Amino acid sequence: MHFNIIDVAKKAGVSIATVSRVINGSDKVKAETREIVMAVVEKLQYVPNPSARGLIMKRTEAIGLLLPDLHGEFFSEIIRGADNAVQSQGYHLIVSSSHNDPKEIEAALRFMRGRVDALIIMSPRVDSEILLANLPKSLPVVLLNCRTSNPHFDTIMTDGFGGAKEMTNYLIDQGHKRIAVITGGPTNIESQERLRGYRTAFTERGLVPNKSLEFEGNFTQMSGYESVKEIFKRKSVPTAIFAFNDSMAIGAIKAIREEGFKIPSDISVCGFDDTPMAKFISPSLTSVHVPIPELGEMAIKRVFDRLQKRTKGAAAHIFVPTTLAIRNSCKKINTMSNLEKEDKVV
Amino acid sequence: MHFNIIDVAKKAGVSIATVSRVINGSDKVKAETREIVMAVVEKLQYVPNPSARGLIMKRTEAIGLLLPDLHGEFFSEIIRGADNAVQSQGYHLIVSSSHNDPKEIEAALRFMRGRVDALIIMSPRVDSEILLANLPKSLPVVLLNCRTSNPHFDTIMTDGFGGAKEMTNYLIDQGHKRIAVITGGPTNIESQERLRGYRTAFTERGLVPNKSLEFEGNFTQMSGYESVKEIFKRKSVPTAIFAFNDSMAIGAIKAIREEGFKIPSDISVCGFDDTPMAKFISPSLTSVHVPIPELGEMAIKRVFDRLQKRTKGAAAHIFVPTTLAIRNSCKKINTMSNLEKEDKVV
DNA sequence: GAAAATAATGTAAACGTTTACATTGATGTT
DNA sequence: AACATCAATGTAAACGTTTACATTATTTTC
Repeated sequence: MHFNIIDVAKKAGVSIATVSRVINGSDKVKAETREIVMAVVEKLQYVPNPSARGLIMKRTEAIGLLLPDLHGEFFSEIIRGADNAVQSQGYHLIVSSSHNDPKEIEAALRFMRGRVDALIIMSPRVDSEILLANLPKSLPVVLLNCRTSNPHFDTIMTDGFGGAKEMTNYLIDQGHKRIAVITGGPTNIESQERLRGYRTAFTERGLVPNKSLEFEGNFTQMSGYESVKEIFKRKSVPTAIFAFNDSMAIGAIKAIREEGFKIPSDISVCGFDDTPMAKFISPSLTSVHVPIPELGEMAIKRVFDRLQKRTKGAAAHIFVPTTLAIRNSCKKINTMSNLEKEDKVV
Repeated sequence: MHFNIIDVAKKAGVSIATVSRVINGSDKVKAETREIVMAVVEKLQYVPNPSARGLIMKRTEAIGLLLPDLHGEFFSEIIRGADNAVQSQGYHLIVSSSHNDPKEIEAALRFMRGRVDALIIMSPRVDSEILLANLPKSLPVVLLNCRTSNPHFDTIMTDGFGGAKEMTNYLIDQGHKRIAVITGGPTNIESQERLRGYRTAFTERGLVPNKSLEFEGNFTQMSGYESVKEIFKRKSVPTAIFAFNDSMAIGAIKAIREEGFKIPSDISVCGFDDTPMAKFISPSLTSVHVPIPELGEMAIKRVFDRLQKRTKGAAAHIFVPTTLAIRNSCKKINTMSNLEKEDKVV
């Protein structure tokens, strides 16, 4: 049985306004009265009805987090960072995944409307412009790793371009020229950025990126595995494989070993994201470090700034730099070594 | 700007009751009227206010999911399973993690109250009896891998005992006698069950489980790593290490290799949960398979059954069996082989 | 000790829905 | 032609809060 504010008021012998004041700790209420009311609240286990409160206050104390997917450690770490940040403010998280489906995104957005005070959207695949229409201007929104030309929203983007470029440069410095990449697919903005970084590293050094070394994955372990199987069907094998996330790198490693090659002595492998797993697999995985939980935290912080009006005006576009986490899955090679023989042009 | 039902009614030239009927698709409304109203709804992008609706209907279309933690693939997979199940019913998920802290559990529960139509609670550490008091009887609750003596709640428990026993038997069949375990800590019910299974396997075969081979971890990769470092400080090294989840197994593998031992030829390693990662690491990890996303799904299904009154009456206690996923991280050994020499008693 | 100022509390409107019941208008029955 | 039936729609109460404003009780001031 649920008690409401009227029950409390009656039992405490005061008006509902007084009970409300006590609960919200706001106005001046005589200490004595407060105690009486609190005692009743305690006794009746009274919790204010969130719907009633939300209705009048237009505040729900919940933040929506819309993710493209829930596979793997990456999203789990995003949720973790966001949940921590949100809990420290007494707020909570409504999580939903869209499976990259515009219909589901729309459904989730409809659901969120009126149910959350702010929204974090991560939708690297679908063009986010459509969302814009449905979203009330008054709702603080942070776009996380989304492609959007709309400058109205706050955005947080990890530097996929810079990270991939840095990693590629590192591999080139290590003597690699035939560097294959396993992408996250052509529609994924993150993957596009990383691919751009990879290609740019080559051209900036006067080398020509080789499209036949670009393989399409989908960020799953299995797709990393399968891409490598594909790679080994080709006549000449690359000396390094750069997977655009750690899951695919792990899948790739498995496949490489099945083909009878050693890592890193025969083939170097590296990943992207630097999920917690990376340092524990063997060989420990060289990866582009992304501060994943911090991404979630930053998004939440940003949203609270808007909510509490500390931040006004134009949208901010935060660019999160990445760093190289160099471990043991990549090896320095002599140019003209083992697997790489007759290839002049990479 | 948000429009409300009155705006729609005015613009459509009908009463709010008619608009409500159209929206809820319920009562008979003349087709012609329905179209007019729908056109206005579409035009105004009208979405009914969830608080107002929740207030009168006492239904929020959200399910709460309270997890102990958000680290690692296990919980991420639970969320995934639950989210899928929930979305198929047009519901959504409010996720919260308690960090195994009773205070936070209580805070989360307070928050959930009135905000969700049902609750899935996973709290393997803290005694769940306290929760009981705060929970309204009318709220469908499913306890997932919780210790509780309270038969009032529906529960779903994975068979940690059976799984661990089966795995231990498998290891014994492979010729292992000195089998170390890395647990999830003494307060964790899951860990306790698994430990009981491990010990039982020994005693049922007339062997004496050796307490000095039981090491305490906390389900993180790092704790698996550190436990192994501890193990290697002892005079005699076990022939097999059974980590009570895959994360710890992965940490263990790293440490074992650092100590210069090969897996599985020198030491066999196995895990528990069979997270998606398990089959991709090398050697692929032998593990006790738990249908993780299905756990989330089952919990949601159960809750919907209650919600839709398909299931009445006494609480159900579902017991989820596990299976052995045998891969390449464990090796058959001759009794009296390599590392195991002078040990008669295990 | 009365008036003025202030503190404490109460009253009632508002928030945006759903829905029982009332009303209207059309159709069928005698 | 009067009445009963039924479909379509409208009216208003209810859900449980917060809060502006009104009222009452208490303290201060002269």
